[in-house]
Amino acid sequence: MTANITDVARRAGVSTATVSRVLNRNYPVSDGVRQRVLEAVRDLGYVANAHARALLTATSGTVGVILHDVSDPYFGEIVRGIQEVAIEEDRLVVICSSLREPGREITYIEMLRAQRVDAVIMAGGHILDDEYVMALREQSLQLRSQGSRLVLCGRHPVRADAVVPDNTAGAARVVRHLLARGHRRIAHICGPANFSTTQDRVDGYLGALASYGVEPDPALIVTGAFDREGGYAATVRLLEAGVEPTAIFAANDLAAVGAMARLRERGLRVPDDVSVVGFDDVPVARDVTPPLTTVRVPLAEMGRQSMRLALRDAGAPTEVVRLETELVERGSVRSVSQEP
Amino acid sequence: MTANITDVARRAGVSTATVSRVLNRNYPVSDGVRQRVLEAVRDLGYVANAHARALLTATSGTVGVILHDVSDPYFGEIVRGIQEVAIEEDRLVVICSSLREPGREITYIEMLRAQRVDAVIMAGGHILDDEYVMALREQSLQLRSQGSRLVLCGRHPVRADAVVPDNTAGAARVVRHLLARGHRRIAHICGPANFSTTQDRVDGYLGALASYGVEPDPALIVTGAFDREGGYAATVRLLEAGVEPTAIFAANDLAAVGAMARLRERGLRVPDDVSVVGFDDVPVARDVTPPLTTVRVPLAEMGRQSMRLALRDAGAPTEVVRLETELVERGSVRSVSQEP
DNA sequence: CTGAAAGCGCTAACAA
DNA sequence: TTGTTAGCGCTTTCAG
Repeated sequence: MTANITDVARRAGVSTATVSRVLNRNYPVSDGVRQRVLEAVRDLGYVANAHARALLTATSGTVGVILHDVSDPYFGEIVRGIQEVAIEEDRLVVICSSLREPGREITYIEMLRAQRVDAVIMAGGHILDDEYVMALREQSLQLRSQGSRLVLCGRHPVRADAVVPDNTAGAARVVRHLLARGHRRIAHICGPANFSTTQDRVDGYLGALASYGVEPDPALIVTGAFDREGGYAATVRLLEAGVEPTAIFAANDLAAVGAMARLRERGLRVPDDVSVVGFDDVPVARDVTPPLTTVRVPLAEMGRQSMRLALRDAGAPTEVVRLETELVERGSVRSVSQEP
Repeated sequence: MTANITDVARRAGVSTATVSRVLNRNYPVSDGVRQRVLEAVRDLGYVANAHARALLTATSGTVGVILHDVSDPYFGEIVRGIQEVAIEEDRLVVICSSLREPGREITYIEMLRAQRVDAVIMAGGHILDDEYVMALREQSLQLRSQGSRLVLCGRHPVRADAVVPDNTAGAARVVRHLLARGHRRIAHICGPANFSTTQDRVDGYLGALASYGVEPDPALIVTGAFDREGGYAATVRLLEAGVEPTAIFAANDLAAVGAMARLRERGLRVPDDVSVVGFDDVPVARDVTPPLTTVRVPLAEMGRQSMRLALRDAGAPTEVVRLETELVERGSVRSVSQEP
């Protein structure tokens, strides 16, 4: 059905080796023969079978990416960076959505190992679970022994190449920003429990509070999710609990947007009644009203760097790239006068 | 380096055929032998080489997706739908970002053909260019003869499977919404010239105007792009031209958001001074202030349906799925009284 | 129920 | 400069 190299060889009246040489243009071939081969290729619409080639060369020119959900702008930006490098380096990218199921992540690594991908990039935070981390370590080792590698983008629970933003410092930075403006009752809508990113940002929150000598109030910490719904629902609970925060630090921008939506529904103005800050600086942050003060995480750059790590030689030593975050002040924070 | 089936066979003391049978569990194998094989597999961390398998079976279990840019929520939503079905059907998805370069799209199809993907899904609009369309037709044919297929998601310039929303009707619908509210000077920020989606939506705009007997004013149509910057820049020009529209219909939501940003900068209130409507109903639409009135395009559903078409048997006849769009009224449109 | 062997499509020695 | 040939790792007859 599909033309193969033998068909092309026959049509051009040459051997398959010659066809291969013309196509890979890494060997001298006479002009006349080259023309005939190229013509046969065109006539037959021939495209060399990448699997046969991968079988010989033991490399696929493909990189696998495992993430939670492409429609989340956090991952969308990371993937954009990855694709930029993929184009430059002429690689194919297989994207796998785990939908936050740790089991599926491991299954995907195995599928990607079967594909003999040049590397696997795992983006986003991970579940804080011993069994899961052990499985991950095991897979990382297997990838290495295949001449491939695991690159962690945004987390770093096992020894592997990694690109990590400083979540904790970023969180501390934005919470201190709030504290410096007089806020003391700062609520935190955190991500799902047992998530590394959740933990990192909670740590930053707690650290900032401590540095100002503010006692954390458990009632001010509510578990949400890294999406709009989660932020919304958490804010519903926060408001019902009557804890009256003067500011809310959401685990990420989407949750902050959800929080703002709920605040608005309840007639609370941002930032006049409640200040709100997010994390990540995804595109939506500057288009909500008021524009969201947040922490910029260089997502596309994380993607680019991950891809660069992924594409190094199999022998290259493990490397960890740490990226700075940056406070971006917009309009969702107001100063409050401190009461005694 | 990497363990292969022979290593497993040797370790389990059986033949490679038996290992294959255990792994594919489609043949009777005695329990004792199965145990030994499974154990060897585990010990060696063996994962069958997908390329060797693909070479035999001539199918890869992989679907290719070509789109403009993953970080654009339009594509993010489509891919989400695609991935949902990919998980259900246990397929891998290769995502290729063309960055709107038609040449790269064709190159990608060839790379995907080389991978013997089960199907190629091309998402988003296409360039209105004869040469390009011919190349596409050629590739579609080649895919067919490989037992694969081309699925078009959001466009339909060549005979192939397709999932298409009614862009023209949707555009007409939202512009009539504006007309019904008394607007007569309705600007249109359109997408890049020679883009099918641009054309479709302009057609709808013009059709709606005609149905109300309103003469289109060329000065009210400005070329932008399908992103925030494009909407912003187009609005700068629109405002400088002094054409004073009472409403703006942007080619998509991102452009609408850019338009709103510029309007705000110039002290123009939405919708009090100018009404704004978008297209697509991507997540950001409901989070801007005021929330954007727009046309909902069932993006995730388009992705799902595309994947369903993609996964049918090679013999299945070409099918075109048409999807309805829907006006979603939010807060960015105000009625105006008509002056004589 | 299990093994031997052919061959999928290609590339890379090795010859000529 | 070109052809011949031996596999890459796997599945699948065909025997046993």
